[in-house]
Amino acid sequence: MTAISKAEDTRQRVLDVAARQFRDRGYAGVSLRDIADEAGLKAGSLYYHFRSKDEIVATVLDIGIALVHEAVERAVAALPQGPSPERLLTTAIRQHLQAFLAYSDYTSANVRIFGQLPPEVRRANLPARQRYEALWDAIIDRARAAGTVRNSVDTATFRLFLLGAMNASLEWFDPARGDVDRLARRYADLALHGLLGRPEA
Amino acid sequence: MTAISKAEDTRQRVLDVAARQFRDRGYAGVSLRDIADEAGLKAGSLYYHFRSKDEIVATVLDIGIALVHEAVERAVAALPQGPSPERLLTTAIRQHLQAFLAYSDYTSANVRIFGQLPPEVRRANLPARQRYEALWDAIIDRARAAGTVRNSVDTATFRLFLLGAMNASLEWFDPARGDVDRLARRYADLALHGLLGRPEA
DNA sequence: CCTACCGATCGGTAGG
DNA sequence: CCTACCGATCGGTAGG
Repeated sequence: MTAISKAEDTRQRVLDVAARQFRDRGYAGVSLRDIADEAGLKAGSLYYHFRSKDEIVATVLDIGIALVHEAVERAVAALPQGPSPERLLTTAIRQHLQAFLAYSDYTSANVRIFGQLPPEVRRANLPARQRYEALWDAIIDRARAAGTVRNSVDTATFRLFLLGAMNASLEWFDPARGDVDRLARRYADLALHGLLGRPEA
Repeated sequence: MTAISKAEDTRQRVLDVAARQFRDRGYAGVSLRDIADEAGLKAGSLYYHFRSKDEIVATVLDIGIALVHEAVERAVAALPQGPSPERLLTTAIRQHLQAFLAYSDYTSANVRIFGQLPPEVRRANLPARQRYEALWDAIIDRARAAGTVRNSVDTATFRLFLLGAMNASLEWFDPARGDVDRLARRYADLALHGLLGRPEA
């Protein structure tokens, strides 16, 4: 049984509220009074839990990456030895989409506002971003090592293409109405075989 | 010779400055004083050219879509009759990326801040967005009609996948250092044939 | 297109 | 965790 202190509980509630508000109105569009109101405390009291607005947003950004990183890493590690490139990449794509959409307040806050943050705050989130990119590069290179991958496109370009396509789904896909697993199968099919399948020559 | 009035010139300069600032700091992160300072006039004077902050941002959003729409539509119309699906889609992809990256202040302002705008402002930009999506759906369906397209993924899903991947390039691709045409060839190759090429069965 | 200003709101702090 | 407040800044307007 985990003992959850009142302060911990409040802190989590503040972060949940902050993530959703930052996603919806941007970094500068959310005041500490907005967050405090919805989280049920007074604006000045936020400083009992956080040192500044920047610390709140930095925490939201890191959580958004960490949840997805862990989900993808765990699912890939649980695969039987020597998976086909298809199986490996399809698993990673499904896990990324499932986690991304499940924690969409945090993940889409990250995707949406990262580019418009003060440089110091952006810098604080960079290591987590780079570790996640490295995880994907390792997965792609592992698929490549199986030998059936066409070699025309380098790892970084494929990773940027694929993560860009997946992250954009935050802007239109509603997990409450759509089937995440079906979306994952379609996106994996497109990433692996494209619209046409076999190249012309 | 086009006569450009002083007021028109100032208006254009204000929009250029506003687009870049909105892209970098978000909608609420940019004050009218910030824009006026960099455009070389006083904050109150902006109201000689625009009725409100919302009118400025709405104009920036519409320009971002219109420039890309026209470029893609024109290039596709200029194609010889009966182009192959490869040629048709590769042309559209190249034009989208070239225009998107050439006008990146406007286009990335649009991509980045759309989701965090007040609902009225978002609504004003919706028709332009939907017309552009319809243009892409028509292009994809035309490629499909040639008969060599696999039918496993529907038009809307492919369009969302592809536009998501392309638009994300705004966050990392620097046209001053990279080769847009090479990026376009790689993205077209991935969209058409995927990482593996031929499907397994 | 500028000057001078309005009421409202901002992030943050002192003191409890 | 609250009350009460600080100086700074916000979008917008009147009058020129």
